[in-house]
Amino acid sequence: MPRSTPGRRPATLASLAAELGVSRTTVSNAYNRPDQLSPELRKRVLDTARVLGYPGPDPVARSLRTRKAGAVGLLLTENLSYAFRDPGAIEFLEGLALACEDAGQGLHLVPASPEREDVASVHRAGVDGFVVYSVPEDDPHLAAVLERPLPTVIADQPRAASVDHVGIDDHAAIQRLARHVIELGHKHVGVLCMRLGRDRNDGFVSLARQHSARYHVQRARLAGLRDAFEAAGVDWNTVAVVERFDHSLDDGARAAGQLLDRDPQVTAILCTSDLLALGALDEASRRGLRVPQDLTVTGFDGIAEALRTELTTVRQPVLDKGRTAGELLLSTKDPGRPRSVTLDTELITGKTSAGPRGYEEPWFGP
Amino acid sequence: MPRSTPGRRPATLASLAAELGVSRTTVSNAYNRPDQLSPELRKRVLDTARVLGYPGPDPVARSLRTRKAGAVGLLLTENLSYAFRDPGAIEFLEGLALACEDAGQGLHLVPASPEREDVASVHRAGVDGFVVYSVPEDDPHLAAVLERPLPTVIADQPRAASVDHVGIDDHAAIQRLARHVIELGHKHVGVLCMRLGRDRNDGFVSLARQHSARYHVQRARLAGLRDAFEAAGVDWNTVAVVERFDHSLDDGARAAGQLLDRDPQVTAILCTSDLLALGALDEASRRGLRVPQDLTVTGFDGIAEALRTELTTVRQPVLDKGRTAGELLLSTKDPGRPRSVTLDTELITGKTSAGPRGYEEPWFGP
DNA sequence: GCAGCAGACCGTAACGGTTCAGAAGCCGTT
DNA sequence: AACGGCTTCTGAACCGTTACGGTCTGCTGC
Repeated sequence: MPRSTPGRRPATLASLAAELGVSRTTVSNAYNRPDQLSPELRKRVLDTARVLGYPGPDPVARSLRTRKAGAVGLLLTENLSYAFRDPGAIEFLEGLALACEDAGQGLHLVPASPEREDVASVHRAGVDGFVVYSVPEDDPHLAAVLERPLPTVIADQPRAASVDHVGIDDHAAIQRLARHVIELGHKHVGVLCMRLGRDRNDGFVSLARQHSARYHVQRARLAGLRDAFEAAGVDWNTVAVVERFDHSLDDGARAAGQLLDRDPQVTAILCTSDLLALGALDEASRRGLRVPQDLTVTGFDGIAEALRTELTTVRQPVLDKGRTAGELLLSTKDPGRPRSVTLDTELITGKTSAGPRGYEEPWFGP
Repeated sequence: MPRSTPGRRPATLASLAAELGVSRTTVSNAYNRPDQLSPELRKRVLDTARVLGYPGPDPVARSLRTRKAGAVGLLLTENLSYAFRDPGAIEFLEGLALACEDAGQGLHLVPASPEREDVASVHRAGVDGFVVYSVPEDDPHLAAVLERPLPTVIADQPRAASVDHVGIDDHAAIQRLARHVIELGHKHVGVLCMRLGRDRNDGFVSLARQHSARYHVQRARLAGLRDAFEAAGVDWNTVAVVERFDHSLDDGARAAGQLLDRDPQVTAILCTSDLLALGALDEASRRGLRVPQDLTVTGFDGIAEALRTELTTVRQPVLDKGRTAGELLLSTKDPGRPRSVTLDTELITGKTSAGPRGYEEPWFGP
């Protein structure tokens, strides 16, 4: 570990050049363009560098000059560590990391806790572009990202004009799921959804709040459910929607409990995420409700745990989404018109959905 | 989104200063030291910046001057996306992310796939320090990190002199677990371990390979097992050790199968990770072996899934490890003697360990 | 004997900021 | 009138590198 000689200023390209009696250009070339100088001189440069403890060109100075940071910024606007709690976020991260890796780019996670609205971290990030994942439309960090003159890709939400976008058709996907539930015969249902705004509201959601939700994805999914059920003759005003700020199994369970307490006759609980649905399953079993005989539960996302549980849900290609976001960003050349990629989803009919009590198909045993 | 006026060069601090007829210093102060200029002038600066589309001081140029990048580098030396597959790695990342967030620092994931030995990504990373997580001792990326004149913290492995370190006492921890298994009466055991070097070797491991393992953690755990069993009169030469390059449930299952095929009489399988142990459980059930009656299985790490399964294992505070690594790094001031933090572990006696067939404690029913 | 050319190396000008030691102006004090 | 102190703003140095457009040397070919 040849750290620079203590007591002396650390070596720079210039000091190394001076020591060698060559120009800075030559030293630079020794590192970056071996073909631009003779092998002998190059070896002499590199050897002397070792002796002097010169660690090679400073990355920051190089970035300034070349206008390339070699890294992609990721904005999540949650406690940064949230990214590592949520299965969907992890998979997205993985996809994005794959894309970055392929391109030899680093992935710079920007600290952006929702509490202290410290936008400085966005300003301070030395990156070549941003990926924004699932932030509310009125997020100040998002605004800060958009102010920077860098290519940006937004995943999921919010849909902003003039910025590249990758996501799914949430409205259509959940509508398909809703129709499946409707066809099973369910008329009296309840809904569990994720946070609709930056303010905490753990409880029932008014129609107004549904409409003014700051998260496009949640808004679209609720609207999809509403459209499907109203088309089936269900008055959406009568459908209880319970919101949870935090996204965890326990919160799903608690939300389901809240719903079942107020509206015990529901025969199906539709959740806008798998995690909430898995929590609802826990709560159901705690109450002695059999799924799907006594209660139908559906999710959204298709996380591994949900597929293992055979939850009825919508699978979306989260990994692809992350990778596509990265590829989109890294392939940005000229600022043409913003691109938008919509990925496919798949309805997964698992074992947590069936007709409501009294509506079962007749049983013709062997 | 006031991007800079097209057709003109993007605004800089200098051009903004010229436009305003003030010095660059003043513009800089407007952003960084509001108390250094009159509120009116500051407002004028900021307003004009908005009009001109000046996005604020360039982060890279600032970093060059201040010699602070505002980010911590993380070296994993796996496909970058590996970090998001392994539960332990995720938890470590979460802890590290928490520490970074508290300090307002970004987290820069360095792409370092083991295949292409492209050390450039390490040289190119504009960061204030590195955290190195679980890489082999002979990794070229590690060497590249150590060559950079930056504070560095190594987590788990390798133990390198002169660099800060955080980890656990793997040797002692697994020894305690081994003694638990020994006390249950097991004499005929097998071992599953993770990769021992950068070369793939999916199969049985020679003693020589055990000794020359390039992963300190695995080497220490194997040594701990060896010492415990030899102390109990078991000849370590007779103990089959199966290695797996990839770290997944399936690989654990396959490794267990390989072990059971060759050595069907083993009464216990000790694994150096929970993931391998969980895989072994799968394989046992596939073979109709009841755990723990027919087979004892133990793990190491204490990941959530293992605790849920009530696996007998060693719990280590992975999240704390990540956080400690970050705190250590970010608190580095002067390069005193290298610090080393050893975290506590806990033996968890789950439901996957019991005495071997014929050695059960006598049963005195109620 | 000289034009032409390739290879090897170099000088200068950015890149976009921050910082520090003052200067200018203004006010109140002695 | 001289002085000190305060606020506000400035000039110049510096951070470490790479891009650009050269120059210089020596050799080939005729």
